[in-house]
Order: sequence, then structure tokens, then C-alpha cells
Amino acid sequence: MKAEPDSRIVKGKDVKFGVDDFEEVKTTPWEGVRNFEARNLMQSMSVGDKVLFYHSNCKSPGIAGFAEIAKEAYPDYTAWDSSHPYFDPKTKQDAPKWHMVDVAFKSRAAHFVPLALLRRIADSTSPSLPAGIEYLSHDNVQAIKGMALVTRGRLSVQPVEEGAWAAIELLADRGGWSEDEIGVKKGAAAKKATTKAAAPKRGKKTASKKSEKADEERADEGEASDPVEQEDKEVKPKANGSRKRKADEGEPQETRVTRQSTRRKA
DNA sequence: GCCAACGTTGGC
DNA sequence: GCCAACGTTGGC
Repeated sequence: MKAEPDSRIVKGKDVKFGVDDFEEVKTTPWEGVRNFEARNLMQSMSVGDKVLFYHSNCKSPGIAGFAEIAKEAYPDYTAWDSSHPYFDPKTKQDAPKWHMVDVAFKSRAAHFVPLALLRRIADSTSPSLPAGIEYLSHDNVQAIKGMALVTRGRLSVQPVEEGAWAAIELLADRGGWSEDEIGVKKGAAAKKATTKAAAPKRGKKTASKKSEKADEERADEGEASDPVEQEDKEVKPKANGSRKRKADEGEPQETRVTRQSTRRKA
């Protein structure tokens, strides 16, 4: 699940929410996801499901911590708050379109796992893994190669396979790589504490913010956008052909509208 | 700030 | 249903 650790003002409010903020608030509603695929994923989550906390849209994107689902999906009330950064004018009071889950902070990654490292691993052919992480098994490497984070990046909420989880956990616990070799910029990751707490933001990314729309709905609502985030769009049935994936929405629940076809998500 | 990837919109 | 224009995400 992605969040933005850097300040970004949306509708007059800062949507920043990094691992420091998360550690401070302990548990937070993952509001602001306005992407059907991401939303569907959240609707399929159960209490206790494990979560990788990712820093997005920042100098050093990567996995900063671990968390778990504390409450199953319920309507995202921020969609009805016109003053909220994630307000969605199209969502009707009697028909919640967006949902969120509560996520509880578990721990910080002992070693921040940079996206750059994961990409390096994914691109490497066996013999050329970056120095210092020889402890990764072939399976670990294969699992990383298949991560949605690497193969498609934009979704703010993505599924993580068991193997990938194990590989990330290993990297976070043991570290060993050289940031210089990986080409990481620095900056982010390390900070710690500080911050604010309170109102997180998230979204993001992907979902969060943005995106969204897709499908789903369509029909209904219409949606659109609002200023705030983006979002909007509506969906409509469209389908376009091109692309493939689309969001899919899926369906799950709600969904209203029709969904359409396509799919996506990771 | 640039820009590539990619999804959406909407005309035809 | 195809496809070009356009908007967004988000790494770099």
C-alpha cells in the first residue's frame, strides 16, 4: 500500500504520510483511494492480512515498513466531505462508491528497501545480483521479478505474493547492498520520527489519489472529479481497446455500475 | 521539472 | 470497435 512521505498540498491540506507519520498514529483509515482496482483489492482484505508500506512519489521510493489490516473495508467517508482532499462529488450518500480499510503499523523496515534495488534485482540475470545480497535465493529473485511494483507501478494498492513477501522481508531484515551501487538517491528513507501524524494521506498514489475511476462505475455515477484529486473520470464503459488492463474493477461488491471489462490490477 | 507508461475519453 | 488526443502517475 503506497503513501507519499513528502508534503503535497491538495485542496489546502497536506496529504503527506510517511512511515514516521504512520508509526506515530499507529492505525489509520486508508482513505482516499479512488481507483477501482485498488478499491477492490481493499475490499478483499481481511483483518490480520499483512501489508508492505511503500513510499511513493518521493526522492527515494521504496518499502519503508510493515503493517497489517486492522479493520475490513467500510465506506470511505472522505468521499462525501467537500472540504476533504479526496472528496468525490459523484459519490452519493446512499451509495458509497469508495471504501477503505484500517491499517495498523507493525514495524519499520530495518533496512529501507529501495525500488531501485528491486528493479536491479528484477533486471539482473543470476550471476549479476548486486553485491551484498547473495543471501537471496533464486526463488526470492524470481518472486521479486514478478512483483506488481516492478512490472506495473501505478496502482496504489497492489497484491503481494507470498514469495515476494518473504524476499522483501529478507532484504529489509538483512540489508547488505550499497546504495551507491544501486543508484539510490537518498533522502527519504531514513528519517524517522517526526512528523505529524494525524492525518495521513495516502492515497496516493495510486489510488489514492488519483486514479481511479475506472471503471467502475460508470454508469452510475459519474463521477468525476473533483478537484481534488484527480480522479475523476469516469468511466464509462468504454473500453477501449487498447490497453489492456484496465482497471478492472472488479467487482466486488459494489460496484455498481458496470464494470466493464477490463481489468487490471495487479 | 521531464517524460515514459498507461489508462481514459470520445469522435468516427 | 478502433484509435488519436489527453490526462495522470510516478520514477528519475
